[in-house]
Amino acid sequence: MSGMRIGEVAQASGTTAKTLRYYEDVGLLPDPDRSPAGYRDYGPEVLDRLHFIRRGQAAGLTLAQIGQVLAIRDRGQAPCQHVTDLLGTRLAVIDRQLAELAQLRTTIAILREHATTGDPATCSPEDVCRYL
Amino acid sequence: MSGMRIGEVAQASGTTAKTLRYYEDVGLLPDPDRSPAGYRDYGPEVLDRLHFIRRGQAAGLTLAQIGQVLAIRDRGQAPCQHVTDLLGTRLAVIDRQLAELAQLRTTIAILREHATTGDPATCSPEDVCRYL
DNA sequence: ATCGACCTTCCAGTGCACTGGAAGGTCAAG
DNA sequence: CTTGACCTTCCAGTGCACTGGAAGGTCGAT
Repeated sequence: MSGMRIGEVAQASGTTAKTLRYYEDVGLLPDPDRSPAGYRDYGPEVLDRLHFIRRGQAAGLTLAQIGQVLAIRDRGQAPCQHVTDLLGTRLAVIDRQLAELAQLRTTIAILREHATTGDPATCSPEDVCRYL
Repeated sequence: MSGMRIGEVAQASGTTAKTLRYYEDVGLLPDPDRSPAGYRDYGPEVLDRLHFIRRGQAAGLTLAQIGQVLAIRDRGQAPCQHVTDLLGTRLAVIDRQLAELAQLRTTIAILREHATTGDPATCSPEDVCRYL
């Protein structure tokens, strides 16, 4: 019983055939079975795996990090601790980015406020807009 | 009166001379004065600019985005309305990024919470560590 | 005078996550 | 039996933000 061809997997998972071959190259996907003609023949479990990869990416993990988690799982161990650590690190990074972005927002809002409240008449080329 | 050499700026700003030349190449830093021998001679304002760049990066902006904002800042002769529009656009983008980042943070926090509170005994490899 | 630390330019490479395209094989439909 | 969609491999390129290294110039100290 043959499974899915690469195009079907691509469509079902929302990626491309190119990407699937790439994932295989870099070890995120196991080498699939092949049809007699050499076509990749995927079992349904690949969709779970791709979903896992997508969730990891959505969480901002790199493919290398996702690969680590998958490798732990493939060795028959539960990667919970590893996942917890990775997510904790990501949280810290995101918190820092949030703080920086908020500060940047404030800075730009102030600049814009100045540009807005400046009397257009006094907004001479060399002057008012200068203090952006 | 000579200012800072590239190495001093690098040290003071926490980057490298390579990076400063790169920023100059891509237009984030203006061409600095040169000593008679051709050495870059930076005024103190470059540190402000580099700080701005670093903050923008920490907030997850690309150098291209940071460059846009800096270009607005540099265009003292730009009409106020134009400046306001551009800053408003950038504010909207930042607000969107802020919202996305906050959403991501929530998602990851929940994922991590699940991974943390999960009973390791029930976290079997077959589950693909369902937390992610 | 020469040493070593610094500077210059220019070109090339890195890592990530793909993406494009050539050259060719396979397969069901008309 | 040809057409066209799909598949294969392999090599090369993209965009971002640097980073490395060669080849050579400059400068202060010994």
